[in-house]
Formats: sequence, C-alpha cells, structure tokens
Amino acid sequence: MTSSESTPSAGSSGGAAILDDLQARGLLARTTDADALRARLDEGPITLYCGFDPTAPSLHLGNLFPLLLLRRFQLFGHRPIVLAGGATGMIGDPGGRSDERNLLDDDALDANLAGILPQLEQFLDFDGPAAARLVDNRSWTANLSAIDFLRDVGKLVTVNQMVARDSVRTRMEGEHGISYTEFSYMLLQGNDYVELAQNADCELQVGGADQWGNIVLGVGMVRRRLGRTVHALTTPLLLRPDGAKYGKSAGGDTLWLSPELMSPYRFHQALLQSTDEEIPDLLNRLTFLPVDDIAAIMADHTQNPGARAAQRAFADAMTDLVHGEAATEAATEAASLLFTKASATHGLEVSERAFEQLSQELETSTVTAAALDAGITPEDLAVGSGIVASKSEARRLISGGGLSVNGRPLEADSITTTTSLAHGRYLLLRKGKKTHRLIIRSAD
RNA sequence: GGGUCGGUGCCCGAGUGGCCAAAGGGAACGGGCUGUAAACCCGUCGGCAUUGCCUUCGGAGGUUCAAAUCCUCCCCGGCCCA
Repeated sequence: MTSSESTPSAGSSGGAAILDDLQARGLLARTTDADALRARLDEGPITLYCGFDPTAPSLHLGNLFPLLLLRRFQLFGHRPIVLAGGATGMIGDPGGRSDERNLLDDDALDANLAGILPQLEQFLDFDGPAAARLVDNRSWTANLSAIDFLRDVGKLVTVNQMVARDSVRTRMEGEHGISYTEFSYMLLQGNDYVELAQNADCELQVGGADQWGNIVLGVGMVRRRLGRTVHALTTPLLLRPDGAKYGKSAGGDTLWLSPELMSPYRFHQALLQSTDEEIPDLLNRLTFLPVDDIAAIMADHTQNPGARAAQRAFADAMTDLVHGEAATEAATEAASLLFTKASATHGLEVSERAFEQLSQELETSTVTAAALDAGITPEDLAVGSGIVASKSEARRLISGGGLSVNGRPLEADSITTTTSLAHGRYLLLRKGKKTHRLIIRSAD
C-alpha cells in the first residue's frame, strides 16, 4: 500500500474507532444496532465481508468505494473477506434496475472474474494479523442442489419479506416484471452471509446503501439458521452533483480501474476535473488522507480555488492508489505539458523528449509519410486520429475553432504536410480544452 | 377478448398530406468568461456533400405528383370494460 494512508493513531481506543473515522468522513449510512456493533468492535478484531459481482471485466471507481471500506476496517485491525460473486453474478442483482438483466454466460463471467480478481487483491493486505481473504461464492453454491437450497435456504425467509422490498416491488409494478431468477438473488446473497458466518466467523457485512435490504435479509437468515446475531453497515451512495451514481466521468466515460480500459492519464484527468461542489466528499470518502489533512486542503482550496489544490490532491491520491505513484507522476507531467499556458499555446516548442513522454500517456494514432506528402485535409486528419466520429463533426468543430494542431487552430482550408510535424514526427491534436490525441508519423 | 388513447431524433415532447431532417426543453459537444470548476452568454447537435443528396418519425404494405401526417394488416404500451 502507499504511504498516503492514515494509520489509526495509537491513541484511538479499541476497534470501534473505525466507526468514528467512518462517521467523520461521512461514510456511515446505516447500521444494525449501533451500540451492539460498537461494543463488539471494541472487544477485538472482527471478520467482515463485502461482495463484488463480476458484471464487467474491470472494477470502476464506484466499485472501489466498498472495497476501500474493507481496507479502512483492515487498517483498524479488522479482518476483511472479499467475496467475488461468481455465483451471484450469474443471477444478477435486481436492485436499481428497471429491466431484467441479460444473463452472463460462463465464458464472459470467467473473463470478468479473471479481470477483477487481481483488482480485488490489489487494495488489501493478504498477510499479517489482519490478513484479508478472497473467496468465491461459487465454492459453496456449485454443488448446492435445488432441493437443498429450497429446504435449507428458502425456509429462512418468507416471500412476504422478499416482496416487500422496494427493488422487487418497483420491478413487479414495472413493464417487464421480474423473473424468478432475479427474485432469488437476495436468497443467494443471504446464504453467502450464512455461509461466511458459519465457516469464517464473519460477523459484519458492509456495502453501499443500496445493499441495505439485501444485507439485512442476510442478517435475519443468519439469526434463524445459526441463532447468532451478526451486523450490517452501509455507506451512503456516492453521487455526482447531478444525482447519478459515481463511477462515470463528466463526459460519461466509466472510470475504469484497469489501465487497459482507461489510461492512468485519463483517469487522473477525469478526477482532476471534479467540481468544487463534490470535492470535499470525494476526498473524505474515497481517499485515505487523514480527516485533518483534508480539512487543511479544503481550507487552502477555499482561499485560492484557482489553484485547484483539492482536485489535485484527490486526483493524485486516487491515481497513487490505483495505478501507483510513478503513474501519477507521469500523468501530472503530461498534464502540465498540455495545460500549462506556454506549452498549450506554443506546442511546437515542446521538446522532443516531452512528446515521447506524451506518447506514453495519450491515445495515439499514426499517419504515413506518403499521406503527409500528399497532404491531409483537416477533416481527414481529425477523423483519422479518432478524435472525432465523423467528418461532419470535424467540420463543425473546425468552424467553431474547437480543433487545434500543435497549439494552432486548425483552419478549414489548411493542408497538413510533413512540414507541419513537430520534430519531424508529431502532431498534437486538441479538441476543446481537454481532449488530446497524438498523431505520430509511422516509421515506414 | 371488447373499447379507447398512444408509439416521433440520445431523453422528454410538438407536429395530423407539401413551407419537415421535423417546434420547444433537457442532455451532450464546441466557443466566450474563468480555475482543465460552477453559473452565465453564444453556437452546434442524423449521415454524406462546396446551394444538393441519402437515411429517419413502432413494423410491413397501400393511396397520392407528394405521407411523420390518410388507408390496411401486424407488433408494443397506457387506460376503461369483460
């Protein structure tokens, strides 16, 4: 883990200090019996879990939220279990959806799991006294027969409880109804809790606020099955100013953690562009920076918002966490080349070395010497680089002054030839203020 | 099953034979102002093309010089009746 984490100070008394930290960060939505949970945490390390369904080949920033919650508990000495939902992922959580899910086939699911497992491992310590564990709920559901499931699991819940759930009711009243398959999802999740309580001494399940219903149902199942009281804790959903769930960038791109799906540079940029409005919450809820440090950063930011210290701190902290410090540095360096006034307006003065650097961070495309000799129209240049989707879009942007090459506006009648290249190789294409694409003359 | 209203561009929603690529709003994108922020102002917002062409108004046919608009059948949804 990186050094930017706060470690609980020696003075924080007992394991329940985690609750105070969560509270201070605005990370506490609801818990079952708060006093009982606090008392239990003070007795000593607890085992807790959170589930992640492999619905995509990579986690995104939204998924990171509960994963970091596990990490926070771990930092306070508690033992996290990461549950990869190989089984639940095959069914699909009906919550938050208006339509029936398309079931993932085995291959897609395996591919998704393969992508996610390393990410799940990345943020936790798997050694030491509070070592984390990674489990897949397929290991106890694969051989569960339908009859056993109905007898042992189905008996723990009444349909009345299940139907009362908002997510279910919405779907039942909606156009397409809800299949029995998705209806059963909460039983599987509840059964996970029973399983982990019984065989792993798990006493707490955490998750986002939208998981409250599922988790509490599991708490009840554990009580009926094992006669044991276990706990539930949820965090508020992280929402964008417009109310959408966090995880997408302003432009609508998903903030993938996988560098293949989103380059560290773009990841860093997307976070850097967070609004003032949301930045305090983001710092508190997503980073491990100590609460006091965050308060100091925000004070600076309020003094001089133009410096965007808070955004920088946030983008740096998250990129460190996800991609490592080297990636953060590279992204920052690339950004300073692209956004510093001097280099942004005088792209040709950017050193060759800097272009090499940029070629690592930006999306690039190539162009042949032959094409350059023939001359390239502005539309073809833009479309060919992939920065725009169509010639019409290119034309629109050009007439509005929205495209530039090597720091100069791209004129409608300009022809790009070899002489336009910077350092004989590079064309830095910019769309709007924030989108860049590097075109490199191919070696031939 | 019967009746009735409706299905329009990314979303909402006007349009009931030519002036419709289709009002208006939202989202999105670009410009301006800024701080790679918000708000605000301006512009663009189906595709190709240098005055034009092509594809679009649930689907398939039909009427007409001309249809999102009329007719037929079908599919889907709301409401009412059974």
